[in-house]
Amino acid sequence: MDIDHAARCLETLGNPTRLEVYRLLVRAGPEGLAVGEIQDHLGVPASTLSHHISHLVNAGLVDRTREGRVLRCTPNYQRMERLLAFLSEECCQGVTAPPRPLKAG
Amino acid sequence: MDIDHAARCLETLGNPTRLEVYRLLVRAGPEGLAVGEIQDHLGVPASTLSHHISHLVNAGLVDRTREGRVLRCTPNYQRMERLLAFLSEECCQGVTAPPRPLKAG
DNA sequence: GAATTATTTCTATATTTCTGGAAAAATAGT
DNA sequence: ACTATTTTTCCAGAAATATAGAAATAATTC
Repeated sequence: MDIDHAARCLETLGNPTRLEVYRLLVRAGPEGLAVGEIQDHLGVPASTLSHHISHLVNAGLVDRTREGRVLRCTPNYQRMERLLAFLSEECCQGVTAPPRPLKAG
Repeated sequence: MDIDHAARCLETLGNPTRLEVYRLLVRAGPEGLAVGEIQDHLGVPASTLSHHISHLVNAGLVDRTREGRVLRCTPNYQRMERLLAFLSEECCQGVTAPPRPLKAG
């Protein structure tokens, strides 16, 4: 994951509604939730919710598959793990990779 | 860290310029960097950069202290760690951060 | 205390994002 | 084909964000 993709994921999760959607999906377990179920939980109008979900899908953080009339959403754990790995490696005190000395001389 | 504060931190880091600033500060080491040094590295106009840094400071992700004429910026690791803890605990599968194999290197 | 340096704040504009109603699309059942 | 259900797409207005020049503020030096 490069810095631009990380920024895109962070920006996506930076919206309170979207972060709640994502957390809800994680809590829902492996089967995830249908869009309508998310709507029932959060009480957001359908079109607004759809936009937010699309945003999450575009960032790769959520997968959305059709099951009959219903669209089921599941969190993409791998993407989230890679995002956390990026932040740990690049944006934390030398946990793993020691930070390259910058402008050293 | 509650979900709203997490969203605020994520939104702050979701801007490419701000994420670069933050990463730059982490890489710079414990002393951090002066605003002017960040400007030299990123080539962003002063007022624009100032706004972004203020945003990071307001979110608690960066500390900014005056040293004479210079304002020195340092990353707030604790805040970042708490953000990562929130994401691991609330937005990941039961497991927290998976042990990264570091590419067998 | 004027000049210099470093940075912020003011101000304005451009752009993006958010929001949600209405219409459309996809699916299923009758 | 018609109807109901589910969700998206279209559209538009409102709100927020990004950008950056100019003026102002803070600290140092001469």
